[in-house]
Amino acid sequence: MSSIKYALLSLLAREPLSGYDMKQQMNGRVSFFYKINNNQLYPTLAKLEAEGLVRLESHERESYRPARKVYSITDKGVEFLKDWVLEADEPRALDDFMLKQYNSWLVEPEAMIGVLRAKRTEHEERLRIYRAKIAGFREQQAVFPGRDPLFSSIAVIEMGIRNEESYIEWCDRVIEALGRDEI
Amino acid sequence: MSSIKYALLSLLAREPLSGYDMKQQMNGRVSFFYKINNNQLYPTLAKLEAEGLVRLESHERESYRPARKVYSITDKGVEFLKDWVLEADEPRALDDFMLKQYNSWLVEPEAMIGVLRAKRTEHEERLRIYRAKIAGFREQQAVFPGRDPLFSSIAVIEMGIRNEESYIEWCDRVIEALGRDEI
DNA sequence: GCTTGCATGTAAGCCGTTACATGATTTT
DNA sequence: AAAATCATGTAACGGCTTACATGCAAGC
Repeated sequence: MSSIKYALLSLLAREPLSGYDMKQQMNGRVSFFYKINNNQLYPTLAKLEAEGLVRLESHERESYRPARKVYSITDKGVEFLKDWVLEADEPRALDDFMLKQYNSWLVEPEAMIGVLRAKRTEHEERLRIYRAKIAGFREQQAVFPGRDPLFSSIAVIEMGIRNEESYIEWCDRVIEALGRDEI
Repeated sequence: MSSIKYALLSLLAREPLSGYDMKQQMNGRVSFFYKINNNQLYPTLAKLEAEGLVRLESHERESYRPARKVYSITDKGVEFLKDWVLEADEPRALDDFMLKQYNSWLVEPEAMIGVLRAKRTEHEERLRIYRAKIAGFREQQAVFPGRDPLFSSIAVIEMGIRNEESYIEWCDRVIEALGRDEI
Protein backbone atom coordinates (compact mmCIF):
# COMPACT_ATOMS: atom_id res chain seq x y z
CA MET A 1 0.00 0.00 0.00
CA SER A 2 2.56 2.52 1.09
CA SER A 3 4.89 3.76 -1.64
CA ILE A 4 8.05 3.60 0.47
CA LYS A 5 8.53 -0.08 -0.24
CA TYR A 6 8.35 0.69 -3.95
CA ALA A 7 10.79 3.55 -3.59
CA LEU A 8 13.31 1.22 -1.94
CA LEU A 9 12.79 -1.46 -4.61
CA SER A 10 13.26 1.22 -7.29
CA LEU A 11 16.72 1.99 -5.99
CA LEU A 12 17.68 -1.67 -5.60
CA ALA A 13 16.47 -2.44 -9.13
CA ARG A 14 19.40 -0.33 -10.32
CA GLU A 15 22.15 -1.45 -7.94
CA PRO A 16 22.66 -3.21 -4.59
CA LEU A 17 22.69 -0.80 -1.67
CA SER A 18 22.64 -0.62 2.11
CA GLY A 19 19.85 1.07 4.04
CA TYR A 20 22.14 3.96 4.71
CA ASP A 21 22.97 4.31 1.00
CA MET A 22 19.26 4.35 0.14
CA LYS A 23 18.68 7.15 2.59
CA GLN A 24 21.41 9.20 0.88
CA GLN A 25 20.24 8.42 -2.64
CA MET A 26 16.57 9.10 -2.03
CA ASN A 27 17.12 12.79 -2.61
CA GLY A 28 18.73 13.35 -5.96
CA ARG A 29 17.11 10.29 -7.50
CA VAL A 30 13.60 9.02 -6.83
CA SER A 31 12.50 12.36 -5.53
CA PHE A 32 14.60 15.39 -4.78
CA PHE A 33 13.66 17.11 -1.53
CA TYR A 34 11.97 14.11 0.08
CA LYS A 35 13.48 12.78 3.31
CA ILE A 36 12.89 9.22 4.46
CA ASN A 37 13.28 8.49 8.18
CA ASN A 38 14.82 5.52 9.93
CA ASN A 39 11.65 4.12 11.33
CA GLN A 40 10.24 3.71 7.86
CA LEU A 41 13.45 2.59 6.29
CA TYR A 42 14.70 -0.24 8.47
CA PRO A 43 11.44 -2.02 9.31
CA THR A 44 10.38 -1.77 5.64
CA LEU A 45 13.65 -3.33 4.51
CA ALA A 46 13.17 -6.16 7.01
CA LYS A 47 9.65 -6.73 5.67
CA LEU A 48 10.85 -6.76 2.07
CA GLU A 49 13.43 -9.36 3.02
CA ALA A 50 10.83 -11.51 4.81
CA GLU A 51 8.65 -11.35 1.70
CA GLY A 52 11.55 -12.49 -0.50
CA LEU A 53 11.51 -9.33 -2.65
CA VAL A 54 14.96 -8.38 -1.45
CA ARG A 55 18.00 -10.42 -0.39
CA LEU A 56 20.82 -9.64 2.02
CA GLU A 57 23.91 -9.71 -0.14
CA SER A 58 26.66 -8.93 2.33
CA HIS A 59 26.96 -8.07 5.96
CA GLU A 60 30.40 -6.59 6.47
CA ARG A 61 31.48 -5.57 9.93
CA GLU A 62 34.05 -2.81 9.92
CA SER A 63 35.73 -2.71 13.33
CA TYR A 64 33.63 -0.48 15.57
CA ARG A 65 30.61 0.38 13.38
CA PRO A 66 27.31 -1.52 13.09
CA ALA A 67 27.60 -4.04 10.26
CA ARG A 68 26.83 -2.54 6.85
CA LYS A 69 24.00 -4.63 5.36
CA VAL A 70 23.95 -4.50 1.57
CA TYR A 71 20.71 -5.65 -0.08
CA SER A 72 19.93 -6.62 -3.67
CA ILE A 73 16.57 -7.09 -5.40
CA THR A 74 15.36 -10.62 -6.21
CA ASP A 75 13.62 -11.74 -9.44
CA LYS A 76 10.41 -11.83 -7.45
CA GLY A 77 11.10 -8.24 -6.37
CA VAL A 78 11.57 -7.11 -9.97
CA GLU A 79 8.28 -8.75 -10.99
CA PHE A 80 6.52 -7.14 -8.05
CA LEU A 81 7.84 -3.73 -9.03
CA LYS A 82 6.94 -4.19 -12.72
CA ASP A 83 3.37 -5.15 -11.81
CA TRP A 84 3.05 -2.03 -9.68
CA VAL A 85 4.37 0.20 -12.50
CA LEU A 86 1.51 -0.98 -14.71
CA GLU A 87 -1.16 -0.43 -12.07
CA ALA A 88 -3.35 2.69 -12.13
CA ASP A 89 -2.50 5.10 -9.35
CA GLU A 90 -4.70 6.70 -6.76
CA PRO A 91 -5.54 10.38 -6.42
CA ARG A 92 -2.84 12.42 -4.72
CA ALA A 93 -3.11 13.90 -1.25
CA LEU A 94 -3.88 17.58 -0.73
CA ASP A 95 -1.23 20.02 -1.91
CA ASP A 96 -0.53 22.40 0.98
CA PHE A 97 0.66 25.23 -1.21
CA MET A 98 -2.48 25.15 -3.32
CA LEU A 99 -4.61 24.97 -0.20
CA LYS A 100 -2.84 28.10 1.03
CA GLN A 101 -3.47 29.83 -2.28
CA TYR A 102 -7.14 28.97 -1.97
CA ASN A 103 -7.10 31.20 1.11
CA SER A 104 -4.97 33.99 -0.32
CA TRP A 105 -7.99 36.30 -0.43
CA LEU A 106 -7.84 36.50 3.39
CA VAL A 107 -4.38 38.04 3.36
CA GLU A 108 -3.15 41.51 2.44
CA PRO A 109 -2.00 41.48 -1.22
CA GLU A 110 1.43 42.85 -0.28
CA ALA A 111 2.05 39.96 2.13
CA MET A 112 0.88 37.49 -0.50
CA ILE A 113 3.25 38.96 -3.06
CA GLY A 114 6.07 38.37 -0.58
CA VAL A 115 5.12 34.71 -0.19
CA LEU A 116 4.90 34.22 -3.92
CA ARG A 117 8.26 35.84 -4.59
CA ALA A 118 9.86 33.49 -2.06
CA LYS A 119 8.17 30.53 -3.75
CA ARG A 120 9.35 31.72 -7.12
CA THR A 121 12.94 31.85 -5.92
CA GLU A 122 12.66 28.37 -4.43
CA HIS A 123 11.34 26.93 -7.67
CA GLU A 124 13.96 28.69 -9.74
CA GLU A 125 16.57 27.02 -7.55
CA ARG A 126 15.00 23.63 -8.15
CA LEU A 127 14.84 24.28 -11.87
CA ARG A 128 18.57 25.02 -11.84
CA ILE A 129 19.27 21.75 -10.01
CA TYR A 130 17.17 19.74 -12.47
CA ARG A 131 18.79 21.33 -15.49
CA ALA A 132 22.28 20.61 -14.13
CA LYS A 133 21.28 17.02 -13.42
CA ILE A 134 19.89 16.41 -16.90
CA ALA A 135 22.93 17.98 -18.54
CA GLY A 136 25.12 15.55 -16.59
CA PHE A 137 23.04 12.60 -17.75
CA ARG A 138 23.08 13.63 -21.38
CA GLU A 139 26.87 13.72 -21.34
CA GLN A 140 27.09 10.13 -20.19
CA GLN A 141 25.58 8.58 -23.28
CA ALA A 142 24.41 9.68 -26.72
CA VAL A 143 21.39 7.42 -27.29
CA PHE A 144 19.18 5.89 -24.60
CA PRO A 145 16.99 2.99 -25.58
CA GLY A 146 13.66 2.57 -23.71
CA ARG A 147 14.95 -0.19 -21.44
CA ASP A 148 17.88 1.80 -20.06
CA PRO A 149 17.53 3.24 -16.52
CA LEU A 150 18.95 6.51 -17.82
CA PHE A 151 15.96 6.84 -20.11
CA SER A 152 13.66 6.76 -17.07
CA SER A 153 15.84 9.10 -15.02
CA ILE A 154 15.82 11.67 -17.80
CA ALA A 155 12.08 11.38 -18.29
CA VAL A 156 11.42 11.97 -14.59
CA ILE A 157 13.67 15.01 -14.48
CA GLU A 158 12.07 16.43 -17.62
CA MET A 159 8.72 16.24 -15.85
CA GLY A 160 10.30 18.07 -12.92
CA ILE A 161 11.57 20.78 -15.23
CA ARG A 162 8.18 21.26 -16.85
CA ASN A 163 6.51 21.48 -13.46
CA GLU A 164 8.95 24.04 -12.15
CA GLU A 165 8.64 26.13 -15.28
CA SER A 166 4.87 26.26 -15.09
CA TYR A 167 5.04 26.98 -11.36
CA ILE A 168 7.29 29.96 -12.01
CA GLU A 169 5.09 31.28 -14.82
CA TRP A 170 2.09 30.95 -12.57
CA CYS A 171 3.80 32.85 -9.73
CA ASP A 172 4.63 35.67 -12.13
CA ARG A 173 1.07 35.82 -13.35
CA VAL A 174 -0.44 35.94 -9.87
CA ILE A 175 2.11 38.44 -8.57
CA GLU A 176 1.31 40.68 -11.49
CA ALA A 177 -2.46 40.30 -10.93
CA LEU A 178 -2.10 41.13 -7.23
CA GLY A 179 -0.17 44.23 -8.21
CA ARG A 180 -2.98 45.29 -10.55
CA ASP A 181 -5.65 44.07 -8.08
CA GLU A 182 -7.35 41.91 -10.71
CA ILE A 183 -6.90 38.63 -12.59
CA MET B 1 0.14 19.67 11.63
CA SER B 2 -2.22 17.77 9.37
CA SER B 3 -3.68 19.80 6.51
CA ILE B 4 -7.23 18.49 6.85
CA LYS B 5 -8.06 20.97 9.56
CA TYR B 6 -6.92 23.79 7.26
CA ALA B 7 -8.93 22.37 4.40
CA LEU B 8 -12.07 22.45 6.55
CA LEU B 9 -11.34 25.97 7.76
CA SER B 10 -10.79 27.03 4.14
CA LEU B 11 -14.30 25.99 3.25
CA LEU B 12 -15.85 27.58 6.33
CA ALA B 13 -13.98 30.83 5.66
CA ARG B 14 -16.24 31.22 2.62
CA GLU B 15 -19.59 30.07 4.00
CA PRO B 16 -21.11 28.12 6.92
CA LEU B 17 -21.46 24.42 6.16
CA SER B 18 -22.25 21.08 7.74
CA GLY B 19 -19.74 18.22 7.81
CA TYR B 20 -21.69 16.53 5.10
CA ASP B 21 -21.59 19.65 2.91
CA MET B 22 -17.83 19.89 3.37
CA LYS B 23 -17.43 16.34 2.22
CA GLN B 24 -19.36 17.15 -0.96
CA GLN B 25 -17.53 20.40 -1.60
CA MET B 26 -14.05 19.07 -1.03
CA ASN B 27 -13.93 17.84 -4.59
CA GLY B 28 -14.63 20.62 -7.00
CA ARG B 29 -13.16 23.25 -4.69
CA VAL B 30 -10.11 22.86 -2.48
CA SER B 31 -8.88 19.93 -4.47
CA PHE B 32 -10.66 18.09 -7.23
CA PHE B 33 -10.28 14.31 -7.00
CA TYR B 34 -9.44 14.17 -3.30
CA LYS B 35 -11.79 12.24 -1.04
CA ILE B 36 -12.00 12.93 2.68
CA ASN B 37 -13.33 10.15 4.90
CA ASN B 38 -15.64 10.29 7.88
CA ASN B 39 -13.12 9.37 10.47
CA GLN B 40 -11.01 12.38 9.56
CA LEU B 41 -13.90 14.72 9.05
CA TYR B 42 -16.01 14.40 12.20
CA PRO B 43 -13.33 14.12 14.88
CA THR B 44 -11.44 17.01 13.23
CA LEU B 45 -14.54 19.17 13.29
CA ALA B 46 -15.07 18.35 16.96
CA LYS B 47 -11.46 19.32 17.69
CA LEU B 48 -11.80 22.59 15.80
CA GLU B 49 -14.88 23.39 17.84
CA ALA B 50 -13.11 22.54 21.12
CA GLU B 51 -10.26 24.88 20.10
CA GLY B 52 -12.71 27.68 19.38
CA LEU B 53 -11.73 27.98 15.72
CA VAL B 54 -15.19 26.94 14.61
CA ARG B 55 -18.65 27.44 16.11
CA LEU B 56 -21.80 25.34 15.87
CA GLU B 57 -24.29 27.65 14.19
CA SER B 58 -27.40 25.49 14.00
CA HIS B 59 -28.39 21.98 14.82
CA GLU B 60 -31.61 21.29 12.96
CA ARG B 61 -33.30 17.95 13.39
CA GLU B 62 -35.40 16.99 10.37
CA SER B 63 -37.78 14.20 11.39
CA TYR B 64 -35.91 10.90 11.03
CA ARG B 65 -32.38 12.01 10.04
CA PRO B 66 -29.44 12.74 12.34
CA ALA B 67 -29.40 16.44 13.15
CA ARG B 68 -27.67 18.53 10.52
CA LYS B 69 -24.89 20.43 12.31
CA VAL B 70 -23.95 23.62 10.51
CA TYR B 71 -20.62 25.18 11.51
CA SER B 72 -19.18 28.63 10.90
CA ILE B 73 -15.65 29.92 11.33
CA THR B 74 -14.80 32.19 14.29
CA ASP B 75 -12.54 35.28 14.19
CA LYS B 76 -9.91 33.19 15.94
CA GLY B 77 -10.31 30.58 13.17
CA VAL B 78 -9.75 33.19 10.47
CA GLU B 79 -6.60 34.45 12.21
CA PHE B 80 -5.34 30.90 12.58
CA LEU B 81 -5.89 30.23 8.88
CA LYS B 82 -4.24 33.50 7.83
CA ASP B 83 -1.15 32.72 9.90
CA TRP B 84 -0.89 29.32 8.25
CA VAL B 85 -1.18 30.81 4.76
CA LEU B 86 1.91 32.91 5.44
CA GLU B 87 3.97 29.99 6.80
CA ALA B 88 6.50 28.21 4.60
CA ASP B 89 5.37 24.76 3.56
CA GLU B 90 7.13 21.43 3.88
CA PRO B 91 8.37 19.24 1.05
CA ARG B 92 5.68 17.13 -0.56
CA ALA B 93 5.36 13.37 -0.22
CA LEU B 94 6.48 11.04 -2.97
CA ASP B 95 4.53 11.20 -6.22
CA ASP B 96 3.49 7.66 -7.12
CA PHE B 97 3.25 8.33 -10.81
CA MET B 98 6.75 9.75 -10.97
CA LEU B 99 8.05 6.84 -8.92
CA LYS B 100 6.48 4.51 -11.47
CA GLN B 101 8.10 6.41 -14.30
CA TYR B 102 11.44 6.03 -12.60
CA ASN B 103 10.97 2.30 -13.12
CA SER B 104 9.65 2.45 -16.66
CA TRP B 105 12.88 0.99 -18.01
CA LEU B 106 11.87 -2.38 -16.47
CA VAL B 107 8.75 -2.60 -18.61
CA GLU B 108 8.28 -3.35 -22.32
CA PRO B 109 8.02 -0.01 -24.21
CA GLU B 110 4.68 -1.03 -25.76
CA ALA B 111 3.13 -1.60 -22.33
CA MET B 112 4.55 1.72 -21.13
CA ILE B 113 3.06 3.53 -24.12
CA GLY B 114 -0.31 2.06 -23.14
CA VAL B 115 0.02 3.39 -19.59
CA LEU B 116 1.03 6.82 -20.81
CA ARG B 117 -1.83 7.06 -23.30
CA ALA B 118 -4.28 6.25 -20.49
CA LYS B 119 -2.66 8.93 -18.31
CA ARG B 120 -2.86 11.41 -21.14
CA THR B 121 -6.58 10.79 -21.54
CA GLU B 122 -7.13 11.18 -17.81
CA HIS B 123 -5.32 14.50 -17.73
CA GLU B 124 -7.12 15.79 -20.80
CA GLU B 125 -10.35 15.06 -18.99
CA ARG B 126 -9.17 17.04 -15.96
CA LEU B 127 -8.09 19.88 -18.16
CA ARG B 128 -11.56 20.00 -19.65
CA ILE B 129 -13.11 20.13 -16.16
CA TYR B 130 -10.80 22.95 -15.04
CA ARG B 131 -11.43 25.00 -18.17
CA ALA B 132 -15.20 24.64 -17.74
CA LYS B 133 -14.91 25.66 -14.09
CA ILE B 134 -12.84 28.75 -14.83
CA ALA B 135 -15.17 29.82 -17.64
CA GLY B 136 -18.06 29.61 -15.15
CA PHE B 137 -16.18 31.79 -12.65
CA ARG B 138 -15.25 34.39 -15.22
CA GLU B 139 -18.91 34.84 -16.15
CA GLN B 140 -19.88 35.64 -12.57
CA GLN B 141 -17.92 38.85 -12.27
CA ALA B 142 -15.87 41.12 -14.51
CA VAL B 143 -13.13 42.28 -12.14
CA PHE B 144 -11.83 40.43 -9.10
CA PRO B 145 -9.89 42.40 -6.56
CA GLY B 146 -7.20 40.54 -4.56
CA ARG B 147 -9.35 40.14 -1.43
CA ASP B 148 -12.20 38.35 -3.23
CA PRO B 149 -12.50 34.55 -2.77
CA LEU B 150 -13.10 34.27 -6.52
CA PHE B 151 -9.63 35.65 -7.14
CA SER B 152 -8.15 32.78 -5.15
CA SER B 153 -10.37 30.16 -6.74
CA ILE B 154 -9.37 31.28 -10.20
CA ALA B 155 -5.67 31.34 -9.31
CA VAL B 156 -5.84 27.77 -7.98
CA ILE B 157 -7.59 26.50 -11.07
CA GLU B 158 -5.14 28.29 -13.33
CA MET B 159 -2.36 26.40 -11.60
CA GLY B 160 -4.30 23.19 -12.23
CA ILE B 161 -4.61 24.05 -15.90
CA ARG B 162 -0.91 24.74 -16.26
CA ASN B 163 -0.06 21.48 -14.53
CA GLU B 164 -2.36 19.44 -16.71
CA GLU B 165 -1.05 21.07 -19.85
CA SER B 166 2.54 20.31 -19.00
CA TYR B 167 1.63 16.76 -17.98
CA ILE B 168 0.01 16.19 -21.36
CA GLU B 169 2.96 17.66 -23.25
CA TRP B 170 5.31 15.46 -21.26
CA CYS B 171 3.25 12.33 -22.00
CA ASP B 172 3.39 13.12 -25.72
CA ARG B 173 7.11 13.61 -25.58
CA VAL B 174 7.79 10.35 -23.74
CA ILE B 175 5.37 8.34 -25.90
CA GLU B 176 7.14 9.65 -28.96
CA ALA B 177 10.57 8.84 -27.52
CA LEU B 178 9.49 5.30 -26.61
CA GLY B 179 8.29 4.85 -30.19
CA ARG B 180 11.69 5.97 -31.51
CA ASP B 181 13.51 4.08 -28.72
CA GLU B 182 15.45 7.18 -27.69
CA ILE B 183 14.99 10.43 -25.81
C1' DG C 1 -37.12 -5.11 -3.61
C1' DC C 2 -32.61 -2.94 -4.26
C1' DT C 3 -29.84 0.90 -4.50
C1' DT C 4 -28.73 5.66 -3.72
C1' DG C 5 -28.96 9.78 -0.92
C1' DC C 6 -28.96 12.14 3.48
C1' DA C 7 -26.20 12.71 7.89
C1' DT C 8 -23.96 11.51 11.69
C1' DG C 9 -20.49 8.85 13.93
C1' DT C 10 -17.03 4.65 15.96
C1' DA C 11 -13.33 0.66 15.98
C1' DA C 12 -9.28 -1.46 14.53
C1' DG C 13 -5.14 -1.33 12.44
C1' DC C 14 -1.54 0.34 9.65
C1' DC C 15 1.51 4.16 8.31
C1' DG C 16 4.48 7.93 9.26
C1' DT C 17 6.90 11.35 12.23
C1' DT C 18 9.79 12.95 15.96
C1' DA C 19 12.92 11.77 19.10
C1' DC C 20 16.14 8.76 21.20
C1' DA C 21 20.12 5.26 21.52
C1' DT C 22 24.89 3.45 20.47
C1' DG C 23 29.80 4.45 19.54
C1' DA C 24 34.28 5.35 17.26
C1' DT C 25 36.40 8.49 13.77
C1' DT C 26 37.06 12.63 11.27
C1' DT C 27 36.38 17.41 10.57
C1' DT C 28 35.70 22.26 12.31
C1' DA D 1 36.00 20.69 22.61
C1' DA D 2 32.11 20.23 19.78
C1' DA D 3 29.85 18.65 15.87
C1' DA D 4 29.28 15.86 11.92
C1' DT D 5 29.76 11.19 9.63
C1' DC D 6 28.91 6.37 9.40
C1' DA D 7 25.29 2.74 10.33
C1' DT D 8 22.08 0.40 12.51
C1' DG D 9 17.89 0.34 15.07
C1' DT D 10 13.54 1.18 18.80
C1' DA D 11 9.60 3.75 21.43
C1' DA D 12 5.81 6.60 21.56
C1' DC D 13 2.52 9.09 19.45
C1' DG D 14 -0.57 10.84 16.11
C1' DG D 15 -2.71 10.60 11.31
C1' DC D 16 -5.11 8.21 7.95
C1' DT D 17 -7.69 4.35 5.80
C1' DT D 18 -11.03 0.68 5.57
C1' DA D 19 -14.91 -0.96 7.24
C1' DC D 20 -18.88 -0.85 10.00
C1' DA D 21 -23.30 1.14 12.23
C1' DT D 22 -27.88 3.59 12.15
C1' DG D 23 -32.17 4.62 9.75
C1' DC D 24 -35.71 6.62 6.77
C1' DA D 25 -37.19 8.27 2.03
C1' DA D 26 -37.22 8.32 -2.86
C1' DG D 27 -36.17 6.44 -7.30
C1' DC D 28 -35.36 2.40 -10.43
